[in-house]
Amino acid sequence: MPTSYDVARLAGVSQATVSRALSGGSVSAQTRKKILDAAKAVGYVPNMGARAMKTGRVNTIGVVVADLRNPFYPEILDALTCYLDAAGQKVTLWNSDGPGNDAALEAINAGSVDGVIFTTVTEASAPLRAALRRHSPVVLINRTVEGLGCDQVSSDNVAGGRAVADYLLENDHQRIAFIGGPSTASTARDRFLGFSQRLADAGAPLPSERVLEGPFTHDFGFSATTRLLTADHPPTAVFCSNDLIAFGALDAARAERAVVPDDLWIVGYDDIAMSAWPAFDLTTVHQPSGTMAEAGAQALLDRIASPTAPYRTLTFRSHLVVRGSTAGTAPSTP
Amino acid sequence: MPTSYDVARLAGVSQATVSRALSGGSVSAQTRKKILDAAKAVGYVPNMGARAMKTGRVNTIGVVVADLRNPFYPEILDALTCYLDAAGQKVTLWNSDGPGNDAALEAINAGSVDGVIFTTVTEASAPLRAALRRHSPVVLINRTVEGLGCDQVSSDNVAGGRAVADYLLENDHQRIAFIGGPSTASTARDRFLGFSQRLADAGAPLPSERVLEGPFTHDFGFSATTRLLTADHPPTAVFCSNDLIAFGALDAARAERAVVPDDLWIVGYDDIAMSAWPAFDLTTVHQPSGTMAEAGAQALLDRIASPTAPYRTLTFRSHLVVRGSTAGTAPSTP
DNA sequence: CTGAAAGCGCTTACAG
DNA sequence: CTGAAAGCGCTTACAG
Repeated sequence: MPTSYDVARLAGVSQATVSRALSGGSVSAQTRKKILDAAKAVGYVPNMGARAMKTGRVNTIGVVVADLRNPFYPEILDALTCYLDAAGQKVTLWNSDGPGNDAALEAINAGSVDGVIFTTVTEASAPLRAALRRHSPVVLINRTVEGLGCDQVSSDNVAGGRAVADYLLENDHQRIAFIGGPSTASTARDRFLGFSQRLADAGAPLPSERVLEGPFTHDFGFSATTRLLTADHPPTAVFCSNDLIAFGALDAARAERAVVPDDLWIVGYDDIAMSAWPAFDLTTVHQPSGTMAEAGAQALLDRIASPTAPYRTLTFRSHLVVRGSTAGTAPSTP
Repeated sequence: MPTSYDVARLAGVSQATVSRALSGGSVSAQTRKKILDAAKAVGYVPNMGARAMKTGRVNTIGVVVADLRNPFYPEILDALTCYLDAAGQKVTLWNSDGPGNDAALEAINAGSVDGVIFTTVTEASAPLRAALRRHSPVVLINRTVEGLGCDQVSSDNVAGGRAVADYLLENDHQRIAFIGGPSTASTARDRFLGFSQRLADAGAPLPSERVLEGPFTHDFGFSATTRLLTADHPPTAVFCSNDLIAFGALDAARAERAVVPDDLWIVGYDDIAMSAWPAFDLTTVHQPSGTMAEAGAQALLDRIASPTAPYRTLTFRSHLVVRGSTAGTAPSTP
C-alpha cells in the first residue's frame, strides 16, 4: 500500500503537508490539488491504524447481538448499521450470548472500537462494571439493567404489558395465560410485570399453571401453547412476550384445531414486520425499534465525545396494534 | 489506558520483554509470571492499532450484506460471525446494496480489515476489479460473478431450479409460473435458468406472462401471485425463487381462496428455518447456508495467508425438501 | 502556508 | 534469556 510519503514525493511536498491536505488542515488551493492528484494517481488511502494511534479514535463502534434468528434483532441491526454508516463509523459485530460480551469490552481497551452497544444484556458482568467505572463508552439498547451507571435505551415494557392486560380485561376474558421469555431478560420481566400486576389489580390474578417461561422462540411458543390447550381448562387468551413465541402459539392453535380468535386470542410483542403478514395477522405491541436503535447509536456517539457526562435513560412509548389474531375493539385507554 | 511501558516498569523489565512475554516469544518462566501479574494488575491490553502497524494484520474481516430483513442473510451472518469469532477474527459489517460495497474495499486499503466477504454481489464494480488486480483478499458467498478472478462459494442454483422443474413435471402440472428475484442477482438468474430450460426441454416452455420478476420480498410474492391467480388461466403451480417470495405467494393464495396445495402448489428456495413452521410448511430447495458461510470464511482466511494462490470456486449441492405446500411425491431423481 | 521533528504503542531483528 | 533501538504510518504542535 502507498503511504503519505509516496504521495509527498510525487507531489513534491513534505509528508506533513500531505497529511494536512487530506485531513482538512490549511493548505493552499494549488498545493491541495497537486496532492489530491498524486494521491489518486498512486491509489493512496490513509492508514487507519496509524491515524488512530495519533488521534486515539478508530471511528468504529462495537455492537453485540444475540439470536440473529429472531427477526427483531436484524431490524435493530439494520437501523444501527445505517445510522452509524451515515455518521462515518464502522461497525464491529459480536454475536453471542454471555461471554462474547466481554470480548467487546476488551476491544475498547485494545483500541479496536471506540465504544460498544449491547442489545441483549442480561446482567452487569464484572468486566462491564469495571468498564463503566473507567468511563468506557457503553450503551444498552432494548434490554436494560436497573440502576446501572450507563446510557440505556428501551421502550416502556411495563406499560406495554399493562396495555395488553387492559385489552383482554375489557373484552371479558376469564382464562388468560402468559407465555414469557427468560426472566434473565429485562424485557420479559417487565412485560410480565405490567401484565400480571394489572390482572391482579383487576381481581383476576394469573394462576401459576397459566404462566410458562422459556426461550424467545417459535418452538417454545408452540410447545407451551400445545400444553395450555390440552390442559383441563384451556385459556381463551394468551399473551406471548414476543412475536416469535406468538407465531409458535398460532401454529399450535391451528394444530389443535383451535380457531384464532374465536377459541383463542393471541397477542405478541415487538411488532416485527412479519406480524403484519396475513399468515399471522398478529395483534401485538409495537415498539419503535428503528428509533430506539438510532437513539442508542447517537447516545453512544455523545458518550464517546463526553465520557463523564451524566448518563441518560431513554424510554420510548409503545402501543398495542390490533389485528386478526384477536377480535376485540382497541382498548379505550390507548 | 496502560501501555506496555507501564507493565514493564511495574514488572521491573524492559518494554521489549513485556511484548515478548505477551505475544509468545521466549521468556523465562519467572519473568513471564511477573509480567502477567503486572499486566493484570494495571489492566493492560495490547493496543491493536499499534500491533497492526508492525504486523500488517488487524485480524478483522469485513462482511457486506444487504437486506437483513430476508432471514436468509441473518442465517449466513450468524454462521459467519461464529466461525470467524472462533478463528480469533473480528467482524466489521457493512449493510448496503450497491455502493457500500466499495467502502468495504477501501477499508482493505486503509488497513481496517484484512479482507472482505461479499454475500450479495450483483456485478463486478470497477473498484472490485481494481482490488482483485491488487490481490486484495476478497471472497464472494451466495451470489457469484461469472469468470471473476476471486474465490467464490455458492450452491448449485441451476441444478436446484432443474430439480423443481422435474418435480412439477413428474406430477403432471400443465400451467406453471415462475416468480423470480431480480435478474441482477446470479442466484435468481441461475434458478430461473435451470427451471425454464428443463421445462422447455420437456416441451412445456414457460410462457412469458407466467414469468414475473421483482424483488426478493414477501410483498412482491403477494402481488405477483395475486396477479397470476386473477388472470384467465391461473397456474396450478408456482416456483418462487426464494422463500420470502413463496411466503407472500402463500398469503396471496389464501387471500384469493385458492387452497394450497389442492388448487396451487407453491415451491420456494433457500429452506430458511421459517419454511418448516406449520404456518408455511413450504416445499423448498435446501441450500447449506451455514456450511457455505463457513467455507467462505475459511477461503478468505486462506486467501489472506496466500494472496496469490489460484482462486477456487466452491459449489455446494442443494436438494428439494417436500412439505405441505405441494402434494406430490418426491422426485425420482433426487 | 509549509517543513522538520516528535511521538502514538507496539514488534522484531540485532547485540550481548 | 533480555535490552536498546529502529520503524510501522500517521498527526500535530513548533518554527520559519
